[in-house]
Amino acid sequence: MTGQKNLSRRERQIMDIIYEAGEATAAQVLERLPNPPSYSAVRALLRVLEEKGHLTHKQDGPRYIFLPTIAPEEARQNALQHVVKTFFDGSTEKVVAALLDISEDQLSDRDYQRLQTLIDKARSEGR
Amino acid sequence: MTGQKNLSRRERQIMDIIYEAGEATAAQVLERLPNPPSYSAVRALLRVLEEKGHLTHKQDGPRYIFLPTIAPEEARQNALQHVVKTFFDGSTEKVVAALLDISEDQLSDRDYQRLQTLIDKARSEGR
DNA sequence: AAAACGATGCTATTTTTTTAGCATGTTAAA
DNA sequence: TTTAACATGCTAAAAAAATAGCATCGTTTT
Repeated sequence: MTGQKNLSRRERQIMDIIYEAGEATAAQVLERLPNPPSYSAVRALLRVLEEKGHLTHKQDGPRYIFLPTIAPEEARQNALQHVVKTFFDGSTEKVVAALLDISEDQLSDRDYQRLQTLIDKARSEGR
Repeated sequence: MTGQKNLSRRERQIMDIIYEAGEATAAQVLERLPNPPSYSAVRALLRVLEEKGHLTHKQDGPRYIFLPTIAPEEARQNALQHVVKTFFDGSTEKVVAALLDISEDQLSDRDYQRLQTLIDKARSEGR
């Protein structure tokens, strides 16, 4: 119950940046933050996030590279599940419909075939 | 640029509750909040959210019923898009794969057919 | 009609978050 | 080797968020 939704505004912004990038230094986080504060402020937040157990770091020469403590797949599942529950009434089908809307004009025949394959595969695997 | 991600921790929790329920009174929000504060506190937050333009209310006899100012479809798209970008590298395909994982054992043949239909329809509509 | 109930409006206070600054250490260049 | 650049650790202050309390107003029930 480390609670990933008990994050403050800035903490959430930073976690999002690091999730998207996979990993990042304080400087990289700073340059991606909206209404960026000082470098010091960013470092303070990174330290707090590490104390709370959401981030860890590895040393890269003189600097720290921060990365999430939980595996990417887990973070994805959590985030997706939350959206499905909150906005889509728990319905997988509704989400797929919305996804197809989002991707308007961006999906090629090849993409459709891949989706097809995904579904067939899941089906044959008994899911 | 009313900024839906510039919400504080509690504000976000409340918006999630109202998005999921569609609409809610102060009392209903309170009973769904984790670590619930006082009734007063909830009302204060609802007022702030309304001032910021995220919520509106309608009168229901003696009480207020709060609801989001933006349309459900818009809220859905925003939330989904954010997750796709942050956690799935912008890839629709990856999201579908994750969705199929989430729904393990929950999808019937009938569900698969419906997904199939959705995709076929989108495809034929030129998307 | 009066009283009890339940709701809102507003304000003040406490707590958390956010921020910046300074001291210090380390790497790399001059 | 000396210096400059850049990093961290820590602390303190400012700003924002969260909470509770009180006064008030309208409904509904007795």
